[in-house]
Amino acid sequence: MIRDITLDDITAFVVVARLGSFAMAADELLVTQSALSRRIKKLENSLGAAVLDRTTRSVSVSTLGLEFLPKAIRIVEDFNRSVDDINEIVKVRRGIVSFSCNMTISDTLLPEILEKFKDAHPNIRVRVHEDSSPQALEKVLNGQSELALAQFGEGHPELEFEALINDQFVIVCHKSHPLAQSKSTTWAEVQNERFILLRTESGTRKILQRNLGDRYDQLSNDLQVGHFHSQLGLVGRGIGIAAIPSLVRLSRKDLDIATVPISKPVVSRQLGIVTYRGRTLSPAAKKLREVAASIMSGFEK
Amino acid sequence: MIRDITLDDITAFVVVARLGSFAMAADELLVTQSALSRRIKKLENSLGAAVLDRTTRSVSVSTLGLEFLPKAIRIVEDFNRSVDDINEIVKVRRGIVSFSCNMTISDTLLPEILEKFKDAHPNIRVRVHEDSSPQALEKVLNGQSELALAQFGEGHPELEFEALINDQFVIVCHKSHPLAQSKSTTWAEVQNERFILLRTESGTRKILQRNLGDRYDQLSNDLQVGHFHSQLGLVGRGIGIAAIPSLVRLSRKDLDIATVPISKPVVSRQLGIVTYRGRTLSPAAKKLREVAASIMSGFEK
DNA sequence: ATTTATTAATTCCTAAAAATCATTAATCTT
DNA sequence: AAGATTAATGATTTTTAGGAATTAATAAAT
Repeated sequence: MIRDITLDDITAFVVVARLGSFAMAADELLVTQSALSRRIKKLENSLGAAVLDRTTRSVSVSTLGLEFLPKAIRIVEDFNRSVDDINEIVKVRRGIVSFSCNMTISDTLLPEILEKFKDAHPNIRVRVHEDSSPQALEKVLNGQSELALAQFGEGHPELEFEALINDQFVIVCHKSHPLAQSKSTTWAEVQNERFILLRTESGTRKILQRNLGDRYDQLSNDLQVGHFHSQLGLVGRGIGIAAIPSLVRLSRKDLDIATVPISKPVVSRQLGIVTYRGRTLSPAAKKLREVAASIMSGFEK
Repeated sequence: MIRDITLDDITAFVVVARLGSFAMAADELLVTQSALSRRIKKLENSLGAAVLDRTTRSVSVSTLGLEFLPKAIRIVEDFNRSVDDINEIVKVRRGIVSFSCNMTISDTLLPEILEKFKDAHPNIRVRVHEDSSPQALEKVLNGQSELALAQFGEGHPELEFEALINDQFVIVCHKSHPLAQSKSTTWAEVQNERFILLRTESGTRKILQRNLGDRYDQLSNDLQVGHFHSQLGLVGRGIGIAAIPSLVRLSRKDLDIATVPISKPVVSRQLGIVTYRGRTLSPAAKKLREVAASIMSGFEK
């Protein structure tokens, strides 16, 4: 008794049992009656006993068949339901996507990303983790997030990064500040301004440090805050100026702040999408990635 | 996306997911690694997305695969359990058999039949319906009983009858009765004896009536009882004699009763196994039938 | 850095399984 | 008794699955 019973065989039995006819069942199953006849024969052969009693004129379920039928129905239905479920997920009509997002993006582009994604896939549950970029990368590594919208930094060999935003540092100052009139400036020009800096641990600050070298050490260092928000708040009150990635500016449109490009050198950070190398994204995550990519790459200034 | 997913495909996925290796899974599934590789590919093709992430060196379950895996495991396990269950039934190691048995047989041969059957198939549940023969046939017709050990009588076109016992009518009388010494007798010889008869409705009485014709009407008719048991009881007390099928005699071995064959004519009834024509018996019923047949056909006198 | 070993994928080929078409056998209906 | 209907069967074709050998990729060892 080798178990070469297939789902088709069981389905055949279920349908014949329901319709009480090989011909009708064959019709429903889109096979010929002879093929169906053989399928049932094979099934019975494998089981070792008849499940259908048939004359040349009629079909009925045998006692053993009555025992098997509910099990058979359950198998077939469970199978179909499971495959349907997976198909719903594949077609991004059901499912869940879990991803990380760094502060800047969650403050600025995330609403648009979520809105567009939800419009296209209203039944997908979305779980956003608002993390710092290193935390975001960590969550991708340990599987808590399928992807991250973040800064890659030194990255990680297991992770893959698609850069989408080249986020240049700009100077922000109060509109009344002399600099506010300038079309652009340089690090040399602003070196005597009162700078509001982020704390030393901050990844963003490290970028400045690495890119400015000596010039960095000459920036005023008497006002340190923890977040871009605080920086902007202080700048908005004219307490000082700050160097921030230009994307950050979007998070506080309410303030009387001017934005001035700065060069020599141009400093920038890369924002983009981080995924686990070689791990296939869920269909929902794939879609989210597309949406995020289109919005992030479409972002100007 | 035609749904040509087979159980083998799903099983393949489950095993690869568990072992994390195509080669090892192929080993367990007794196929080559290349065959397995194709099965997974086919499954993924049908589902429309990858369930396994693989490099040439390692395998892991994708996010979608994680979603599918528990369903897949359930499908495979449920299938195996169901087929195992049916196989237990086919092998008569589990199951139930429901059958009818007329009074005579339940009084005489049934214990032996049940004992032998239970010895061979201790885990099969047995449900005996003790019916009159016509009731027994009715239960086979309406499916309450898979078979009947009974007298077929006029029978029924939907039913099938295998005659096993040719149960001849004999005269029973008290051991002190003159007839008790005879090796045999005839209906003519006993026609003036005091007969204890069954009630007119009785099927057994009808057999006598049909076979004896005129002679029947001349039998004394002043003592009618409902059951063979009562007949034997009265005969055991010397109150009269009776004509009973010889099998019935076995049910009361305690009484001082002599049995005398009677001829001219020999009257007999056929006892045997009744089944529904064209309906396959359950494996347990098939076995019970065998046991009953061997005991019934082995019955002497 | 180069070699070796390991692993999944692929190619080519063969074997087995399943399907179809046409026909047959049985039996129900008229 | 004839015709219609239904499941089974035989012969053939089509499809699918499987195996052996090879390839491609990459991790481990030297």
